Amino acid sequence: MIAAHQATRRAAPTLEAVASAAGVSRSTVSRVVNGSTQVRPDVVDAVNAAIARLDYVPNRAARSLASRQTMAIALIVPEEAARFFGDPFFAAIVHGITRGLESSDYVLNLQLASRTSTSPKTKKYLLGGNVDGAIVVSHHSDVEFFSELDATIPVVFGGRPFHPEQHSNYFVDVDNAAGAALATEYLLEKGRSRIGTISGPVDMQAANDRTTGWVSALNGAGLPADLIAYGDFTMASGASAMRELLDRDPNLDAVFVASDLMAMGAISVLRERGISVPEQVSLVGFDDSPAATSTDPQLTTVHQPSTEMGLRMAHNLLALLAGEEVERQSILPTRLVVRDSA
Amino acid sequence: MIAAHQATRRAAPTLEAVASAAGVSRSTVSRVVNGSTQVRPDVVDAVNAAIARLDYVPNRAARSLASRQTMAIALIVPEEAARFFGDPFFAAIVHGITRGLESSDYVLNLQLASRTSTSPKTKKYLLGGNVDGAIVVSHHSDVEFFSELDATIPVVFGGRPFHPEQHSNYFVDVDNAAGAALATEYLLEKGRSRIGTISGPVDMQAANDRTTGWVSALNGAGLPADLIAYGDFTMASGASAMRELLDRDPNLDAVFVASDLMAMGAISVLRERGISVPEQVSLVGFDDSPAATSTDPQLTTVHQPSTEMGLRMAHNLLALLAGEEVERQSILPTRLVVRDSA
DNA sequence: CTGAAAGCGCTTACAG
DNA sequence: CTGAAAGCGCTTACAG
Repeated sequence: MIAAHQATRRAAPTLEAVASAAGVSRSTVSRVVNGSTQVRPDVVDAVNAAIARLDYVPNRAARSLASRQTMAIALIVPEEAARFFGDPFFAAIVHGITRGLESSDYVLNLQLASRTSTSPKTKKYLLGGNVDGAIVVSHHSDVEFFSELDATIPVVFGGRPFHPEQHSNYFVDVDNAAGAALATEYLLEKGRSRIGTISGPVDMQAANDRTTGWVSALNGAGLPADLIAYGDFTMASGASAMRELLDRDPNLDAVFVASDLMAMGAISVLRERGISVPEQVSLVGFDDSPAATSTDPQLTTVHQPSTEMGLRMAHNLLALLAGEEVERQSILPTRLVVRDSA
Repeated sequence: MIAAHQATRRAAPTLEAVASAAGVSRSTVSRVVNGSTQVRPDVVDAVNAAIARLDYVPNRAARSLASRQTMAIALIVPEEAARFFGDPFFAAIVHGITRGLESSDYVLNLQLASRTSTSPKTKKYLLGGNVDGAIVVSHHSDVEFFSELDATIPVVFGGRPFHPEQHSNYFVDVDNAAGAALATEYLLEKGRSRIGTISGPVDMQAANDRTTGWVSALNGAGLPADLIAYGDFTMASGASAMRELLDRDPNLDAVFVASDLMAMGAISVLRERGISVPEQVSLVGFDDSPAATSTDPQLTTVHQPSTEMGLRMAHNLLALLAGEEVERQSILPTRLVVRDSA
């Protein structure tokens, strides 16, 4: 059986064909395709006309082979992020990355990596000269491999690295501590005095940084920062953390929750117990994800510019690949989005 | 400034190097690398030893150029799916796809496509011989382009196509109607007699199919299928659809909700109104996503084998690329997961 | 500003 | 079962 696509496939026009159609050499066509300024304007036009007429698309493989660039970038995503998170935040970052790359000639190769280790095949692929650079989304713990990768090709990470030895890496992040402080100070301004927090996993830098921000805001106000419970960024964990906080201090009047999803869980517990939000207990989340507007009351939360983070990651990698100087740490600002929960 | 990675980069060993190390010709090394059975076993061993010793990784560009295969597959994701859905279902499918491809030599190129149209650049890339095949996740409406693509290279779609003219496409889906019928029949068995449904957008085939299943189960029981409200698969839309249903018929005693997320919204409305679940109103969702276990009560829902769907999409495309015969429609089974909401 | 020529690292008939 | 040779479609010094 011959599939339809096989029957209709035609040989694509080559540089050679364009050259003879335009009456110039292949070198000249190549220069035009690559945007050289060293070609006479009328020749450029003639070549472009031929390209358009023949519907010429350069062969990437040939180009890569000759130029020794793959024109490919690896997008390395920890499997968990893709799988369990199914996270709007992550989705927005990827969206930003693709947008940041779309004006370039680079193509994005998706690589899921398990959190604890990277497969030998993936390692070989990444280290074997198959991509010109890489973007690593989210935290990761296969430190040795990523260090090796970073020493081989330009790599931009999403999120401040957890391990101090990686602090020389290029990364894009948000100022988590500042965002958390912002949220906590807002609660303080609203007259709240017994402010707890629901934090994320201690092995995630972002979670720690948010806790730090909460602590510093409380300390700045001369208040103790002792009411902390831990979740894992899921709704269910937010609910049980909220129960714990309530049991530990019934006088609690506000909570800074380190993610919107956990805040959703917390709100449901508050409602269960007949505690009104924001009257009795005010709540501020973190992310400003779609979840923030699907709760009742809607969440006051710290906005992360997730798409912009992806864009910046792409831009920084592109700059690195172009040999330009790039700031190692790109810290994007957060802002408080006031809705109804505080 | 010379970046670290530039300083340490070394020329990768070539086929040539392996050949001379093993004392054979390049042809022979190529055969071994490509798993030919026409090479003497001891020669195979010698070559593999040289490959291991030199840490040889074939150059993809050269291989592509010579073999006229790109060894790349496009993963085309409607932007909305990636962005708004941030959907665990989608995430699981992608996970399945990458797993299905990991034993192959194909690499996955991520392409976000807007729902209404595909950018000229993306079209050129996809049509221009840069990938050997494509996987299109989720529904899509740029029918003309996808038909053209399908006529050019092998394509596997996720989800039954909405447009009849695309019925010749290869696709992987779940039997949405059967799953919905399963859910509705379960509700019937539980003695429910006034069963409504919260459906998804009418321009999504999966939503329509689920409604069809609900209708047929009710009709099979001699019951009218007239209590239907529409959402868009988000939590908020599930909540308002639930309100609508309740307002239209206060005697309603069960609802088949076409997605877990909408079921979450429905549950919150039921709770708001003091209606107990499952005692007064039973609820069955669809997806069996993480959301299903984060509600209170936990959701009885129709399980979709999302990771398996991704795996199947990958396998089918691989088979197509290998020139094998593949069934055009792969319909995977659903099953009811009974928890607490019904 | 332009062209001829070499070369990028593989695969693949073709001989043997 | 193995090798010599041509060729895949580009880029890139090198001359001019």
